[in-house]
Amino acid sequence: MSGDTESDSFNPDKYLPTIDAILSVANLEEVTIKRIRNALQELFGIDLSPTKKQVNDLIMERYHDLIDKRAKQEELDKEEMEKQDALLAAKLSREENKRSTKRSSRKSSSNNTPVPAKTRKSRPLSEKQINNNPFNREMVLSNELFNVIGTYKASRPQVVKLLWAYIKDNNLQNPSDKRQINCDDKLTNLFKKSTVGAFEMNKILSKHIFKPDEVVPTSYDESTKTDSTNIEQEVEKIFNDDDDDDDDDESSEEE
DNA sequence: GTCCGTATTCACAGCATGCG
DNA sequence: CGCATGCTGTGAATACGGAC
Repeated sequence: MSGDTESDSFNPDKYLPTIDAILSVANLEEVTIKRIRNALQELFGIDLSPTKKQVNDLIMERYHDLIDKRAKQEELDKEEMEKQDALLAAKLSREENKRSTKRSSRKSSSNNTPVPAKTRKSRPLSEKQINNNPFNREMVLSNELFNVIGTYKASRPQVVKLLWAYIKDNNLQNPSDKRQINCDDKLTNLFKKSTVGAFEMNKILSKHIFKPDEVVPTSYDESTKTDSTNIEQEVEKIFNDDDDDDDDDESSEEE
């Protein structure tokens, strides 16, 4: 029969889902702690003034959590958009490369005869080649690939290494033929098929790996900076708003 | 005959597994 | 143990044609 107030035992778990629900639908630029607290009082039909501080702390905690989540989500969304841009840019670039390669090969075939492969001998790598080794170059990875190996940037060999690590970790190799990989959801999304051959994997991977130059640069840093500033301002606003409100609140409640 | 320019091809690292 | 398979970009080697 102690339903009127929470003065003796404050139970945060009781209010968490409701606070989260309110915050998730509320306009964070306008919402204040006081409003949320009032909403809780109405919803639960109780007076929270004896545990006001605890309730306020709880609301602030959930608010910060939500802000963090939203910031992270925005970051992910941005990255995804970048990935989509990268994919499109890469696709266009590929098509253009193909066209130019065809053009040059057609042109050359009429002028010069190719060097027979048998005449070549193995050559040691020059210092220049070692320094500019394209195999160690960091490439930009697609979103599907990111979902599997958890990174957006890696050299091609690293990607293969990480992918095999993932396959082994999740025991996705076909026991009867270890060159066959049974795709889970993530790999199915990546390879667009339920099973894939180990060698075929590399072929498909090329569609998910892009040169950094192929990625269209965006004003990512600047916008991120703005976002974090906005978040801080929002928190500050709520605090200030709440302080003012609380003073009023306090006096009005005391009355 | 020699030199230069152009076109073409190869080797390189890295990863995995199976087969000869 | 070495090769096969698949992919990647760059630099070097090679071969040929044309100009002088």
